[in-house]
Amino acid sequence: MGERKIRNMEEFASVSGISRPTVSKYFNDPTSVRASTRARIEAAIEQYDYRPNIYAMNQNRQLTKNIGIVVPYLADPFFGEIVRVIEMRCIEAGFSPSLFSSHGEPEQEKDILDTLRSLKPAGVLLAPLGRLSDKSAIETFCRDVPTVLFDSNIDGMGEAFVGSDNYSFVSQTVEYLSRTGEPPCFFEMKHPANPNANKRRRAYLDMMERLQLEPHVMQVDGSGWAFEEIGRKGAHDILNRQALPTNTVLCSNDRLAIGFLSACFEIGYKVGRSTGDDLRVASHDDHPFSRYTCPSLTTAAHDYGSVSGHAVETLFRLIESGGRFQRREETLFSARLIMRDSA
Amino acid sequence: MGERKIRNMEEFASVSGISRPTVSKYFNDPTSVRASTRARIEAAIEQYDYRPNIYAMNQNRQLTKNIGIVVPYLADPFFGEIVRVIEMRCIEAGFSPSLFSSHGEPEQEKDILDTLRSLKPAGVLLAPLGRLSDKSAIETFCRDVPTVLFDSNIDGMGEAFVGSDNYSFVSQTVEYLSRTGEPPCFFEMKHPANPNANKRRRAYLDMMERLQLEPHVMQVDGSGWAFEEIGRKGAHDILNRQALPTNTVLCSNDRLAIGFLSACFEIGYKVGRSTGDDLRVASHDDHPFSRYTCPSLTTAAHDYGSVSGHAVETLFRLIESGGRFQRREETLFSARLIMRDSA
DNA sequence: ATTTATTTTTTACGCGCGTAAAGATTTCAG
DNA sequence: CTGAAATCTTTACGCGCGTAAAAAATAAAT
Repeated sequence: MGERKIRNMEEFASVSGISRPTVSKYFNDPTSVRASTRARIEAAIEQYDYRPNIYAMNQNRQLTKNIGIVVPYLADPFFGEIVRVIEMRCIEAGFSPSLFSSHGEPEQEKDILDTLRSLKPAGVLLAPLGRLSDKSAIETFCRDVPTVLFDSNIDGMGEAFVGSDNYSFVSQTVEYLSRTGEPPCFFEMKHPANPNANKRRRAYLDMMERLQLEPHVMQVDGSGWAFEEIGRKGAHDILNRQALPTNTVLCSNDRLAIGFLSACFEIGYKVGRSTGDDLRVASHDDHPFSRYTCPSLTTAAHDYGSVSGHAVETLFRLIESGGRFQRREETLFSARLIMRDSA
Repeated sequence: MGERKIRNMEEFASVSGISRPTVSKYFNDPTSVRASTRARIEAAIEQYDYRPNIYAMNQNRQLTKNIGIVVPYLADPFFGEIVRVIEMRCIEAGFSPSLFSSHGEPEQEKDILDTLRSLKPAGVLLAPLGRLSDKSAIETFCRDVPTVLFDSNIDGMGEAFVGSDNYSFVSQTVEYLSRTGEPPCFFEMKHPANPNANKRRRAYLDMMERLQLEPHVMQVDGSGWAFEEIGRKGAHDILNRQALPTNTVLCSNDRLAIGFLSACFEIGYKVGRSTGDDLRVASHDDHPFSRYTCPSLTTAAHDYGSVSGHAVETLFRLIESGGRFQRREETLFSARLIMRDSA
């Protein structure tokens, strides 16, 4: 530890008794050198605490070891959890993840893509804003940088999409709700930013038709990413007008449901599936907070682990394939019904 | 737009009719060149869509334009919101923020500091894990990189700390609760990871002594960052044992309170400040979800905007001062009582 | 118009590392 | 032990830009 600080790879190579090109090769891919050489280098790294200058490394390399991760809204703990898994796997595979959040702003998303382009990443995992995304900006970006979309699909963009099967969410909740009580009406935002919302509405309509039940879609106003407040206000409005066509409400997503339940509590509606309860409420996503609503929220859960795991794995395959797939891949994971107390 | 792609600054300089050193100067600081020159360069940037290679730029620059942001736990929407404000201001000031989350893991935090060091950032905003942080790793890091701590203070580390005044939180809630009903007992984790928790307990004890009231501290088991579940389990335990010394509970933070309220609902305790309610519950932080608990949570709010704004401003000053302050700065912002329905 | 201060151009070198090519060395199968 | 294959060393160049220094051009002040 008492050794003086190594200034560059040249110096490091000389003190470790190995030629610089071999050291360089090692840092590009530790498995590309003989095991004995690798051991010597790693011993020297330990001893001298040397780390190559990442800027000089990336300057000439055609492909960096960076991976970009873009999420639409970090204040949603759902994405916090996804990011955790993704980052972990990137690091395990020897990549450096760079995390960005659009914070719900299309302008931000565009700027992030610009920034990412100049980072020359080996690949990017992009969860787009959805309806508000600048489609052409994303399209251009995907042509330059190997990209896997996740969470929200945008038709044809990127080399692959990995997400959850919205039909699987809705079919399970609708089936369960209509089997155990009154068939559900569907509660959602009028102009959802997220394309999954549209898929869920269609799945609801389809399921209701299959079951030969009459569908009711309740659409509430509101824009932005403050879903809870939109759900709460919308619920107040509907409940005060007594405009609910059934005693069972299926919310498009958990954050709306959280607001809905909060309104029910404020008004004094009892939510649950016991006798004496006024209303059943269920939803989709298994948001981290959904366990702690009052009552706890019956919902359909993303397969978090599989989605993030497969997204990363797909990106690695894409990188190894040189950034292009023969044809765009789409992988959807099924939901799992989470029975709690609200329905 | 039909122009062919510019490959480097040399080419860009020649097509824009300006010498390369001047162009380089411009990219270092646009205000350092004459206004007319700046206009010509910016017109050319627009026309040719040129962006300098960030790796080559940062290689030789003594100081990059990067700013590191480290948060302890991204799945907490509190930090999502803070990050949004911080990133915005960094970008406005011409810096590139790099976001990292320790995800509650001390090992991760250490790795992030290593990564950050090699990013050679102009400065770092660090919200440490707290008790579990590797203090010596952070200390070493702060010697190498100009760092401002925020959210959680660690004595003497970094050049400055910006956060909330825990005493201000607790004094307001305790004062309010004891003025309007039974004095509160204090509900917290036995081994809190976050140093703010300790400060809040001490503030509670101090306030109770001042008011000549008997303090009661209820400590529940549990480790990790799943505060809601720890709060819920702890509440179940305490409520089932009827071990609550008063009808008023002050939780150390909102996430514990969210779990506490969920347990109350499950057991059938009515929480609120109306006649007929069994229990009053209040807390601290004004977590984004605290508005949507049942009942909505009376709490004390961080001055989010001031904390994040002042943290960024302090870092900018630190950078301009060459990375060192005469003496360590500590800035604490007062809390604001948020009256809702739970107490 | 002349002087002075400011800005830009010209020229040139260096940063830390990637990488190519040719020769030397080591490893391992037979 | 021999020879081929794999790996390493030596040498050398280039990447895109920062930046220093001196000369030239421009702007501001007298």
